[in-house]
Amino acid sequence: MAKQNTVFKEAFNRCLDILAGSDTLPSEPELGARLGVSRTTIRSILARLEEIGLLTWDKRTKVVLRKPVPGDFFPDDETDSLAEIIERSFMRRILAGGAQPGMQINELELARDIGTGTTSVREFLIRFSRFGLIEKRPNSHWVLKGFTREFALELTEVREMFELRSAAAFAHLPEDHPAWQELDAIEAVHRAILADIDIRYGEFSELDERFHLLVQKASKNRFIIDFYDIIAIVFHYHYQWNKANARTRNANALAEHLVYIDALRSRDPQKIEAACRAHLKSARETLLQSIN
Amino acid sequence: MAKQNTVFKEAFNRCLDILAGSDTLPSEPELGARLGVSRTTIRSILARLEEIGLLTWDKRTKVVLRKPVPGDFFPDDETDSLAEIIERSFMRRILAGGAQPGMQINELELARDIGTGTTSVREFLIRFSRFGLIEKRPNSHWVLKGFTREFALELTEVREMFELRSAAAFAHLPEDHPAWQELDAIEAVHRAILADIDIRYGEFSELDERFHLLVQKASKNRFIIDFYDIIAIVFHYHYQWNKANARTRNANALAEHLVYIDALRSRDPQKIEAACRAHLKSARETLLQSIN
DNA sequence: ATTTTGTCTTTTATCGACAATAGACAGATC
DNA sequence: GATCTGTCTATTGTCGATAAAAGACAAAAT
Repeated sequence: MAKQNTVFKEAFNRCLDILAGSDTLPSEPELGARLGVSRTTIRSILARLEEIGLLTWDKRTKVVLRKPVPGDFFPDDETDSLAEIIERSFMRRILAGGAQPGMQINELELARDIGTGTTSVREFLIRFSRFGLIEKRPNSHWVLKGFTREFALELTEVREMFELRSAAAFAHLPEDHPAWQELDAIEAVHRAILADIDIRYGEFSELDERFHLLVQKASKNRFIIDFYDIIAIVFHYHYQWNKANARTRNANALAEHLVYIDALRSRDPQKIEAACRAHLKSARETLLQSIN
Repeated sequence: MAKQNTVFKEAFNRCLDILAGSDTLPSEPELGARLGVSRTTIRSILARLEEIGLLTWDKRTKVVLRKPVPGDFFPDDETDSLAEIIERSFMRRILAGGAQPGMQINELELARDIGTGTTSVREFLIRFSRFGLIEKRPNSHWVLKGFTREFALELTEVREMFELRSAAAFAHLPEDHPAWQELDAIEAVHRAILADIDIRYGEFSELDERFHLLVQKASKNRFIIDFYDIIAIVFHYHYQWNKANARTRNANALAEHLVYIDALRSRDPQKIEAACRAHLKSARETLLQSIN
């Protein structure tokens, strides 16, 4: 098959959620805007909703016939885009499975392993190469440089440079900049998780990304903001496969974030720098510990 | 056709240069190492050399029959890899041709324009996207963000951060590190070009890249070094299509480099920082002038 | 005992094809 | 007059196929 209809399936599932809370559905363009897909996809969704008896659809009238049941949803593993599947498989191989630095990466083998065409794997590797973990030998294979101590140190060196600058810039955002509200919202989630840390510590990973990305955005520099992708992906998989002491680690990081947030609000450069440095230092140590 | 044999043609041309200065050719593996290609390609080259009567080839004996003439070489436009062709076409479109920021980029149209398949264009765009000049809308087109003033400012901001750090690190390289010799060699070329500036000012572009890359390498950080690719490509095309006052600009930059080199050799952090800042400042201004 | 060559297999780079998805436009509906 | 729908076209994402190039291995030559 040429293309998996994962966009359709994923949007369909989200549409079931909308449908669950309403007796009727809005116009095609509005649905499209809400789900972030084109009208073509919306019409496929509506057609299927009608087909499985969830909806009567005639032009503008879209009447919900019954609430969706679990069986109406497409299974989760059919809604992931190919790029996501490839990324996960690949990261599992190189982060979780003990892949040696210097190892050759074979496009064809990877593709067969994942059950996909070579083109998609190739494009993934090209995209992924900017993370500095692999390198191409032209007309030949890719080389795995590995998730090594050096990698982590180089990564965090740049991260610290960038984040210190972004944090300093944050203090100069105008009073009415939406970032301040977002900061309030993020703080609230921090407190909520901390209050219920034994249960909710797993939510930290996502919150961490949200917070740091907000800070980096204050730099208004695309290179600094884009670089955060690398941090995010490394930490994302790092959290996912390295759960030792997760509760304690995350509780500490949450506390550090709160100090950091407080410093940002104070707009005091010294206070910001100190809080930022302190947090980045412990983040680096956490990362390094997971390597050796 | 599935693949152009540009590797063969390009290596063949370089082999003619080797052949011009010798009566015989070395072993296949050695030739391969010298030209940076596999033995398979070497054997194709040898076969063709024999075919056009430049060589008798029987196992180890490879006797040159005559000197190559211009007609023996493959034409230049057949030796560029597809990736190079695509890059040039694309850069001409967006830097030379007045492409508007926000413009959509169409893979199919680009491919037809360049006379190539869509896959290659696609892969190029993915690779190129890390330069921050284009952005992908998933399942839809690419958007040209444009070579704008903001782009130049964001680029130079990071460049300055990185280069100041690299320059500082340079001072700490051990006495016997090869970088010091390379620095001497680079300085010598500077002086040679300056002594003959009216004729040789065009050689500055390449030298500039060589010098700054050497400095960045002192950081020993792959992200810093890789970032220099972006600088290099931007300045490369910038020099190529913006020749106004090139002689004066390059003469100034050469002089600044000499001060900078001298500072590096002194290992005095303050002197280094001052020289580095001064040069980066004027480099930034030069770049900005070419935009508005 | 290396190094070189002959032969064969594997892998990459590139193409064209096709389903999924986006998007354009005119006519219909509020 | 604005928004919505029906219909049609254009573009992207993915695949399998194929020539170019890399590379493995054993036999041959130094």
